[in-house]
Amino acid sequence: MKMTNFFARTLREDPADADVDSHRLLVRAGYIRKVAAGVYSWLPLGQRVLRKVEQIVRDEMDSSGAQELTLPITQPLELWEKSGRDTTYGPLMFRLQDRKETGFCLAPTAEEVITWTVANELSSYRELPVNLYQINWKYRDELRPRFGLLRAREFLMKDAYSFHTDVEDLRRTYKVMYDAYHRVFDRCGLTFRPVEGEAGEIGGDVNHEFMAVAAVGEDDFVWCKSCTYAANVEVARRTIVRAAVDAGSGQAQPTKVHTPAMPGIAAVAEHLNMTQDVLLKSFAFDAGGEMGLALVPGDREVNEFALARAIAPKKLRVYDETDFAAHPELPKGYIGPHHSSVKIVVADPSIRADHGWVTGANEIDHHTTDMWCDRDFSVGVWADIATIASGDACPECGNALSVDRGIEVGQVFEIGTKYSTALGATYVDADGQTHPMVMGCYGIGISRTVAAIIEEHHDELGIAWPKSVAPFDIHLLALSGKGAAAETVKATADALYAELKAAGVDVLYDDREASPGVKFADADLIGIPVQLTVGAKGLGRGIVERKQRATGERDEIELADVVSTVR
RNA sequence: CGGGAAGUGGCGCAGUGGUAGCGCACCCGCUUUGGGAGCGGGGGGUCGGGAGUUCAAGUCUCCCCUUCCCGACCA
Repeated sequence: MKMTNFFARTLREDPADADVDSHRLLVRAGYIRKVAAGVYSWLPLGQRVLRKVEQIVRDEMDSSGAQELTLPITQPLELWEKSGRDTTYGPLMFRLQDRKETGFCLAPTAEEVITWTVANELSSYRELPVNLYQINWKYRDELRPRFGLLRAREFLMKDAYSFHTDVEDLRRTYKVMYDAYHRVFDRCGLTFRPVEGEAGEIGGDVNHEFMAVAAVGEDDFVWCKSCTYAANVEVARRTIVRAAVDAGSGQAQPTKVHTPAMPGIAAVAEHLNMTQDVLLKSFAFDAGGEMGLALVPGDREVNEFALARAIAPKKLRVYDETDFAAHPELPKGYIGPHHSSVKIVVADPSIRADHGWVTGANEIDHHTTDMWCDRDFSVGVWADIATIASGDACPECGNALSVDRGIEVGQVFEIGTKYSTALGATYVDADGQTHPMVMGCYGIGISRTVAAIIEEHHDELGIAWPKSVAPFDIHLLALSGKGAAAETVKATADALYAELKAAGVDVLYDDREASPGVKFADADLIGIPVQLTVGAKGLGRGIVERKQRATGERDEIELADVVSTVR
């Protein structure tokens, strides 16, 4: 492709509304343009990268036995009413009506449609398992789209759905998909970790999230430096190393101390000259109408996902200002676990420790020291509800855990029978009995992956694509100028371009009448892996210069050997 | 939805009540050509929208819309 004909314009300055590197560079280098918040046009450069990633995914899906199809983006709300997700997804769905006022939505995902489709086509155990996928646009009206392609409202997703007679069979496909995902993200050049994840709105039990390691990621995950344990912080566990000691009567008795205007952990710890981890944080919540307290050490936060699981099926609602106003007997900032109104006490196992705790005294401006678990307050539910910190002990091997940030680029779920039951996807077994199909689902954010790749592969000059996903293989720069050699340089570059194309090499040819500096800067910004420079300087010696974008490494190639060398 | 910031030419910005500007980009000419060239000329803007105040509004007031950042929420 000649740049004089190519629909692409680079920007000399960073766009004002792009903060993260991937967004900034995609716009500056001419890959995408914003049309609305979280909605983008993919210009030809971007389209090429999108197709590359898409093709890697398609390749791995096909070779894993999945079959591609295309499901509608416009979906009848009726199907969503059957699964109950029209209400649970709520305003996250873009909704519309046809002229007869029938309700539709733009697909945020496709469990309902695929399950309905399979229900109508298959009915025997002989026809299972089956694994179907599509690569199609998804729509979610996020409260806050941000970070360019990383959280868009319109995004390209590969979604696969498998149907089985039983969980054992599902597990086999799950593993096949899990392995395929490793290959996909390896081929995309990403540093990633599969971690245990929360099921979210899709439902189901077992699931893994594939996290591309990146500082701008929106998810924290923990991973063990010594073994394979890795999990989203929402579901992460740890081993408590502190030994429990029975308080008995030999330990100091609770003592009320005056802590004026110190509702915070930090201030109290400083006032009493203690470390924050010996203070007890009492976190008030409502569990289906009953007042509850969650207890974690003062240097930790409450993992609300874990707390919600611990009190299930009761519904968790964290206390807000309205609740505290309605319960004046609960002095915010001075709450202790021995409060008479509290019906449910959930504590992290680390609370059963070898020391007494400093807790709120349930009285404004007062705390109590030497509060021993089981002696001075009791716990109803033990659960891992404290957030994990770097250095905590791995639940599998006991060695140190690390907490990092990641971009969730893929997820694999075991769904079970939620949708097959709701939408009538059943099969008849060998004995003539009817059962709901057991389902799995597997997603990859294609457009998000494009952004994640840039987050990992860029420098101060621009993007540095891995070869596998680059929009072109070679960026050919002709530095013809208007000197004595101008005609020769131009003719040589033209000929080289034609030869490379004929040899099947995807070339972006900078044939513009621009100064060398402009061409070099644009080439580095756009980020094609190999730059070939044809100039009077090198041509005088019969060579073409080659630069590897990612490493900056340069070498020279004899003009006659260019095609055979770079092919 | 709470908190903060911002909407002026394609992009980045200046402009506190009185003739809409600058840099880049774009077009023409000449010069230049190995890391974002120089000079000269030129085109392009309902100043986010609507109401209002005023002799006069990009600028002041009110309402609305949009965008970005933090939070809540979420693949």
